[in-house]
Amino acid sequence: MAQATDRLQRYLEDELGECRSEDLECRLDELDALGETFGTARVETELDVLSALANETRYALVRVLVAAGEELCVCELNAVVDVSESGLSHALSNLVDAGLVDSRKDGRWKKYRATNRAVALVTVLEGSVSDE
Amino acid sequence: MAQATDRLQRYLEDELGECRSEDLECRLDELDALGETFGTARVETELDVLSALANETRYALVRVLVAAGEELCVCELNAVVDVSESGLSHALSNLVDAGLVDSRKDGRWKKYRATNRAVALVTVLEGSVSDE
DNA sequence: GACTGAGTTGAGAAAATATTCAATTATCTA
DNA sequence: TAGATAATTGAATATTTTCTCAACTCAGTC
Repeated sequence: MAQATDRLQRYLEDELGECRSEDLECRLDELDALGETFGTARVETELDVLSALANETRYALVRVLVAAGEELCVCELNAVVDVSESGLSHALSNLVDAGLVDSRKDGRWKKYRATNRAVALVTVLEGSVSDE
Repeated sequence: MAQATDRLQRYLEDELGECRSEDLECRLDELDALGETFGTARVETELDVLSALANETRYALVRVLVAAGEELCVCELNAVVDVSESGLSHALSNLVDAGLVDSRKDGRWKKYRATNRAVALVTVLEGSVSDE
């Protein structure tokens, strides 16, 4: 750790021409401020959302539900992904927790639908990847 | 697999009142079409981007770089995350591969900057999580 | 040209995640 | 209410991912 701030001090010397210990303190504070929001509940949630999406099975489900634009039954989703019934159920539960899909029970069938959050993310991601 | 389409057939019977084998075929085709883009290079890339972001260390780096709005030196980023120098290097390399940061060598220092893709994704993600 | 410091790379251990099997709940129907 | 079907849950295994250590490259300096 001391090593690390030594290096930062040398860097600031290089950049500023000189580096008093208060310059170092100041930069460390600035860097701290940049990472400030990290560790908050909101950022935790953001990471949960990303983790939920970052999986082939779950991303396939989200994309299909977004493309469908309507609710689909578990038995329909089964035809879309290549996991066991149980695996599908785990995946959907994961997506519900992340607020990426909603579920509704209809008799003995259960239906899932993409949330606005899922639509927004898939849309931006597609846009961001297409222009490159 | 045959089990799965049996269930789908029963579901369609429930929904439509009846289900001839051509109705089943038709629904299977529709579902196939919804998942069609999956497996393409673009979707692969989207998954790579998500995987890169879905990690505490890497997401912290991206957020800091986006918040900074300018390039930061590795030795500065070291003060932000809690991994070894080597771990930081691996994380940054991962982010470069995913097109989330750019790097530039400046003498013996190396500087990283968030890409537009990173800015877009962090922005939407923050928006999507804040309104809930 | 050897030395020091900045950063990267590859390999292996450690930690986290995904998937399946078996058991279970809940709903419909006979 | 007994049986059959839709879907979920928990636990165990299998696979991925993350992180660190040690060795290395590259740039500047003595």
